[in-house]
Amino acid sequence: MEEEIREKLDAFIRKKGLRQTGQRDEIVEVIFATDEHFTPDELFDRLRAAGSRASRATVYRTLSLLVEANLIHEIELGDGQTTYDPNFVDHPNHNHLICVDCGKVVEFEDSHLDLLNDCLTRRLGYRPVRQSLRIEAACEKLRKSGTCPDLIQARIRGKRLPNRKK
Amino acid sequence: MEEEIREKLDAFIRKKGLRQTGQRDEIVEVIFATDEHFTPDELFDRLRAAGSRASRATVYRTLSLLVEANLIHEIELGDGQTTYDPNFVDHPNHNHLICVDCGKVVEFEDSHLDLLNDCLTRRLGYRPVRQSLRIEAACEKLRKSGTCPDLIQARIRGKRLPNRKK
DNA sequence: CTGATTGCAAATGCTTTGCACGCCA
DNA sequence: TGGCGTGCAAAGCATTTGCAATCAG
Repeated sequence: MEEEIREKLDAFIRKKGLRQTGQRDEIVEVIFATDEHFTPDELFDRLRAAGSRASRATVYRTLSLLVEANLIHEIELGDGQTTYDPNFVDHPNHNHLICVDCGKVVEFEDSHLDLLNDCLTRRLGYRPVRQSLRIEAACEKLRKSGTCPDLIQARIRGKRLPNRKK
Repeated sequence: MEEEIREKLDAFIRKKGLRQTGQRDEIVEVIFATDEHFTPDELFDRLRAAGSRASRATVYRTLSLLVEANLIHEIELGDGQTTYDPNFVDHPNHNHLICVDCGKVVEFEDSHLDLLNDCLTRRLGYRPVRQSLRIEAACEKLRKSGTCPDLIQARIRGKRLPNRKK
């Protein structure tokens, strides 16, 4: 998919009369190296780890660019930072389930849901642009067994849980 | 519904060993006087207009309280502020369609959608807690007639449009 | 009385911006 | 060369917090 990304980005840059720069290349490279969600801050850390010297300002500016180019989407996880999702190129209609116990985000797709969204939107007098079902749910595994590997991981990483501002 | 609100709030306050204060009364009063969404800032203005002297800090603290008491919900409109929705007491399962043209928020309910959410959540190994379908859509009226009363209103009020930070 | 609550101002944390310099086309 | 892009530090904003004074029960 790297191919498709590069192509779309180049087309966008050309169309807008922008320029290809080292920093932008590095940022795109790092973002699409995995299919993980990320916050600007996490991205910044990954960049440093990868040897890039791009500044925070450039990271923010490039993220806006990529959103505009439709290569990544903003998603709201309710933790006070914007999270970005790089998987919409491959899966344009995916949705998110957020675990209220550990903050894990599960992506899923469902054609019934897409169809229903479409119908509902039209019935209300609108034309579908983007839909996103966001489900908050509790981990069944945790409830039954009293533990869950995702929760343990989250604690190890000191991750901010959903709806926790601090 | 005022009745039900007061009751729930009183129960919550008692259970938590909190206190009933003038500021809290005023805030609850103003919030549930209409069924409109609001940002903390808008609420603050409405309070001032209603003669309340409650401070911003108290407004924020009370909002957290009401969320915890499940009397209002936070919703993300993607404009950089948290928006609060007071309609979940009456309509626990409603969803939001956000007009990308004018930022108008349309609430709707649908039992098929609720059922589908429930199934999807369980299939993924989770227990449903909260669901929210957030649809971004374009106004059909605007497209066909070139104008839309909601858009005009939004411009008059200088409202921040979706995905506009400033 | 005693601890919860408030207001104020200061602090926070994420994100944006002004500006001078550097670099792509 | 002409701007676009970048880094830095400063500014912006929404929100939270420390603290002393105040108030409810």
